[in-house]
Amino acid sequence: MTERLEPARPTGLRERKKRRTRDSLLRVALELFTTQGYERTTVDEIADAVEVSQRTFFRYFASKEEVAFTVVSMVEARFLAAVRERPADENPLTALRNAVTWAWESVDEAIEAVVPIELHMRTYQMIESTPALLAVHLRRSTELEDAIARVIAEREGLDVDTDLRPRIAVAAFGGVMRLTGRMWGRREDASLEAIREMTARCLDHLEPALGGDWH
Amino acid sequence: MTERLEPARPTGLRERKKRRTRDSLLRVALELFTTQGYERTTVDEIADAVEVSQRTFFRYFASKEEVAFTVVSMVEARFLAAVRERPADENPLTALRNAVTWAWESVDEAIEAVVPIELHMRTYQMIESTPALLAVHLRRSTELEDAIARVIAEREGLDVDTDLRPRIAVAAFGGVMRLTGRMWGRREDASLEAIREMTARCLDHLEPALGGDWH
DNA sequence: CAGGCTAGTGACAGCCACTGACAGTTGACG
DNA sequence: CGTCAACTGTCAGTGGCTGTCACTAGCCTG
Repeated sequence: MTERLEPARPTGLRERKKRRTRDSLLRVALELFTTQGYERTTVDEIADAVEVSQRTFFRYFASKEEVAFTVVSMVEARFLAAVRERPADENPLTALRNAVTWAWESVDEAIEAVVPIELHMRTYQMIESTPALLAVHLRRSTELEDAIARVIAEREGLDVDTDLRPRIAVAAFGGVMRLTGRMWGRREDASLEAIREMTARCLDHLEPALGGDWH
Repeated sequence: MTERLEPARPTGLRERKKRRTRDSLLRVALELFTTQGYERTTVDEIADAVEVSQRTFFRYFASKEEVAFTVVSMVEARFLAAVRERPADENPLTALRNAVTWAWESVDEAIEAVVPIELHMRTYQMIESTPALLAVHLRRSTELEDAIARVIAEREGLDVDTDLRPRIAVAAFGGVMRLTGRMWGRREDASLEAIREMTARCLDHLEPALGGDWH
C-alpha cells in the first residue's frame, strides 16, 4: 500500500543504471509471462535475457510474483489516493464512485510511463488466468479494500472495527472493481466511456441485489 | 468443489491402511503447521514423523497447501450442499441465511469425524495469518461463491452471466461468511448462538450499508 | 585527482517444494 | 499359491529463493 505513484527521477549515473536494469527486468518478465505463461517462464530465463545473474533479479524483486504485480500496485495506489482526496461531503458510495471514475480517466498515461499499456492489459489477463497469481491478486485486493474501508470510516467518523458498514460497502464495491478490471483486461469494449458506464451499472445493481424479492 | 462430505468407509485391509496413513499425514501436518508455523514446517518433517517417504506424502496430497485446506474443503462442501437443498420458495438471501444456519449447527460433528475441532480451529487461524495460505483461501472462497451464485441463479431462473444480482449478492454474503469464519476460528465467543446471532446481524447490515446516507 | 568507501553485482553453494522414472513390496483375487 | 495391480521407496533433477563472499565500478573526501 505504501507504493510510489510515479517512479522517482534518477540523479547519478548509478541510479540511472539501476533504473534501467529494473525496467528491463520488468518489461522482459511481463513479455515472457504473457507469451509463454507465468509458470513456464523461469527466473533464469528472465535474468539471462537482461544479461544479469539470477541473484540480481532477486535484488530488484523479492519474488517472481512481485514482478507480475508491479504495475497493478501502481494503479491501486492511485485509486486509493483518489479516494483520500474526495471531498468530505460526498457520501461513501458516491465518493468511491467518483474516485474510480477519476482513476479510470488517468490510468492510461500512468501505465504508459512504465510499460506499454497493451502489455499491462495482457499481464492483467494473465494474472486472472493463472491460479497462483489470482490467489495473490485477491489477497492484495482485500488489503486494498481494507485500506479503503479505513479511509471511508474515517470520513464518516466511524470505527472500522465495530461498525460493519464501511467494510461491507467496500467489499461489495471491491467486487465490482474486480469485475470491471477483468473486462478492461479483456478489452471487449475498453473505451473509457464503456468502462465508466459499466461501473455505474454494476453499482446501480448493488442495492437491488440485496433486496428481498428479485421479481 | 467436488468434495466428499464424509470419508467413505474403508473395506479391505489395503484401504484401511491407506486411510490410516492419510489421516496421520493430515493430523501430523496440521499439528506441525499450527505449532511451528506453516513455512517453518517442511514436507520432509511431516513425512518423517509419519514414517513414510516424502514421495508418498505427495501421492496423498498434491501439495503442501492441500493438506492445510482439507478440512476447510469439507466444511465448504457441506455449506454448498445446504444451499442446494433449500426450498425453492425462499428468496435468495433467506436461503443463504438458512443454509449457513444449518451448516453451523452441524459443523462440529462433521469436523470431529476427521480431526479434533480444536485442531481445526487453530488451523483456520493459521490459514488466516499466513499470507501464502490466505491468498489461496481467498481464491478458493471465490470459487465457492461462484458455485453458489450459479445455484442461486438457477433457483431464480436467471442467467449468471448476464444478470449481476446473483454474483453481487453472493459476493456480499461471502464477505460476511469469511468474517464469521474468522471469528469462529478465534473463538472469542464460539457458541452456536453467538455465531448465528453474529451472522444475522451482519446480514442485517448489508442493505443499509449500501444506502446513501449512513447517519 | 588519488585513493578509500560502499552499493551493486556475479559466482557458488545450499534449502525446500515438487516431479518423473524405475524398482521393490504387499494386499487382492482367482 | 501365484499373479497382478496397487502402493511405496529411492534417486535424480528442476525451479524458486537465500546466504556468503569476493570483486568491480561509481562516488566522495581530502
